[in-house]
Amino acid sequence: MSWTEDRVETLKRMWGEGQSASQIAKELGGVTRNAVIGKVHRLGLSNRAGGSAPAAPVKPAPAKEKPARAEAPEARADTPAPERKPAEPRPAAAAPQPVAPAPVPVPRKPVLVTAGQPLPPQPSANEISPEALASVREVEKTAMKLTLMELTERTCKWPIGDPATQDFWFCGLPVQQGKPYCEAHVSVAFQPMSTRRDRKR
DNA sequence: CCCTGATTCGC
DNA sequence: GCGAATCAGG
Repeated sequence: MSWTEDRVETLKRMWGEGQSASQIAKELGGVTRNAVIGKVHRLGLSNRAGGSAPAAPVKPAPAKEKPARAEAPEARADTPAPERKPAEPRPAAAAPQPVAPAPVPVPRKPVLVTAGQPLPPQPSANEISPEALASVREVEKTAMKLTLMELTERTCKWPIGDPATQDFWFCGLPVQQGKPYCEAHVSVAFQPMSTRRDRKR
């Protein structure tokens, strides 16, 4: 694949929309995210701040100063070993992670903190679309059925079955990034807010 | 582990 | 110019 004009255009558009390099690469097809990033740089639009404000993913503006980078090692023609990798020491900081034992994730509506984002059209409060329910049922058929101990940070922690019996396990499918549940469960867990009555206390 | 963009450099 | 490999970070 080559960077034809419309491919470049698509690249520019999507990059401008704040799409990630991998998303763009997937859209274009035939290229990897690396190719996309490389192109983005060569086009000189790595800094998305150019003209229009990005939808939301605004870069924290690292204000990184990278003026005259001490370039260097010339004479690679003679240099016998131009290798530029002196074996990184990498102390592997990994501290003994406490591994929080997943605080029994009760499938209740969590507090929605969507800031300013316009919520998508919701059916009627407290209702879950049939599609979502169907999806969940399907997904649960293929659940990994993990035990509490088997859960990791990237396994869906949605409980299935009756905790009081042996007929209980956790979904265990790959979680949606950042979320505690897989896609299907996220869809039913993260409700906009039901008309639940406020519990006074 | 998944993902992100940034950079280098042989091609 | 291209992009895999790598780096650096979330």
